[in-house]
Amino acid sequence: MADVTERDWRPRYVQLAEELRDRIVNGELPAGSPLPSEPELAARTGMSRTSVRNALRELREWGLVRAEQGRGTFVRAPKVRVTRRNIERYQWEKDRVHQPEEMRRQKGGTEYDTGLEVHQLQFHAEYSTVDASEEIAATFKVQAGTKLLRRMYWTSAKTEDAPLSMSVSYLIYDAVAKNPALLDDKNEPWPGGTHHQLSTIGVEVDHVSDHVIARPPTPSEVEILRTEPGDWILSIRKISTGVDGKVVEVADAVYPADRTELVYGIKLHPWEKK
Amino acid sequence: MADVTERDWRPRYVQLAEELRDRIVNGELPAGSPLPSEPELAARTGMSRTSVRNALRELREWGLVRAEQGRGTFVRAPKVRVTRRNIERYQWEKDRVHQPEEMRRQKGGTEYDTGLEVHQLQFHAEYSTVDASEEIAATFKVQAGTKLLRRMYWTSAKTEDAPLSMSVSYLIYDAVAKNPALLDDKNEPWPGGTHHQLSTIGVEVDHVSDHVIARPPTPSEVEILRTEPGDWILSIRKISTGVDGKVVEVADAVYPADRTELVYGIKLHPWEKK
DNA sequence: GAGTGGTCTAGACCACTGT
DNA sequence: CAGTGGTCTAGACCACTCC
Repeated sequence: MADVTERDWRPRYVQLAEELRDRIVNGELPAGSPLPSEPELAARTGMSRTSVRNALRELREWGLVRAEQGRGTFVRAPKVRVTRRNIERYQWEKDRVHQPEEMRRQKGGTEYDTGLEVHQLQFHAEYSTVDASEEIAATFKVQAGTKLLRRMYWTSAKTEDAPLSMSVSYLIYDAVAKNPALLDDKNEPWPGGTHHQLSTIGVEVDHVSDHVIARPPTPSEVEILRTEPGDWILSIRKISTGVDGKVVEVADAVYPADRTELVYGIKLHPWEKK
Repeated sequence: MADVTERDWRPRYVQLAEELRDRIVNGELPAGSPLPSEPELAARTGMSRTSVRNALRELREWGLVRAEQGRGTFVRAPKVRVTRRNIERYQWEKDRVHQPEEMRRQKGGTEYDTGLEVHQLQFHAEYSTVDASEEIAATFKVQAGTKLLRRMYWTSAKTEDAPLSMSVSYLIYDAVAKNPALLDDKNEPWPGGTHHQLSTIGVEVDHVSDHVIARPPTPSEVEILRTEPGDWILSIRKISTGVDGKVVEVADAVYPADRTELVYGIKLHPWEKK
């Protein structure tokens, strides 16, 4: 219904975008259904195709629709967020080290997150050595240029095209080299994960800190995570410190921001009795 | 230098955007400096103004520039992220309850975050009552429609135009009503904060959980936080549980994603001696 | 008033998808 | 092949800022 009593001062393309948004959230245009084509919207509204495209761009930035070249523009399914409880997860990873190897083989970190079984997952690991950048060196409290083992991981479900996670881990090369098996990515996935790997060189992790930021994806992240234009990613830098107080691992993990929820549960100390 | 050996298949507007991006990250166009105007870029590159605008839109989505109506397009300053350490912060807030009132007055949560003094901050609080939605009721484990006290807060620095935070807190109305002073927003800012308010009705918070997601801002958040188009926000839902196991507060806080870093420090249990 | 970015038109050709 | 979205042009008028 047009409102005659008061002028609508907003640009026409914004008005069209909001009209379409309302039809989507009302369920008139359900997830997966195509929007009217651009020429059709232009004809129906009397606007130029350029203005119609401006409206559709708004809807894309709001994450409501996805345009597919040659096919049409479709309503996106509301994303189901994967919940990551890192506090419990890190403790589980640490405790796993003293399980028998049989059990360590059966379940890794990604299986823990997704509930999927080992055989449903595609696991990739790639090791290389790099010289520490200023920033990473400062985190490790070592000299810039120190030799690091750089380990890249990504995991995807075999049935899905969208990868689930992607992470990079850095270790001090000279420390890890005490156990040469740790230098070869052919030994991945290592039963028991990083905590077990570190235990073979006498390291026990004492505490971990997660540094969470959100930012636009880099071009390579766009490629790997298949994010839509305008989507952001959550990036978590995990810094692990050993019982001797030295930083033993720095790892960066990225997740699609619209499909991820992080939960941190915090126990507070009781009040002193007065 | 043009590369003649291999064709550049990418759209021209993307090429222009990347050329300008390189000049920004190289420091040739420092923060705050204006880009060439749209007509000038069009003339210089031989492209239409529409294509030039497409390139500038890319740069805006990457968070590199900000367009100002009637003035020009400017390189954005790299955002300094405010670090929020919620674990330490929540403990500090709880411990503060037993400080003398004198000290409680001097420093509130925002001062804790920013290091600014009370007199440099503009504080707003607005209370209302609402009926619990399905979702919030489920979190409180009460019936949908239960009467809640809804408290909105926002804080800004007096010298800055950009607000620092915005949050909404829900409490069970009937529980809070035991102390009528808690129902009046004129008593804000309350010395000692929410933990002290809850202590007046006999509630001690036992644990808290943070649920972190990133998403595009709602229109009202755009208005209040003055985010740029394409920016996202971090939204934290904090659920506080009392020592009796009941959920006592549900609060949502939103922060500009490009100016915020969250840090969670996690102590792991030591390995059992074998 | 001159210059800026914001909106808008009426076309055009292209790459890609389906039949 | 027809239909879709992606790129692109060459204009126009507007609201806004600064001098």
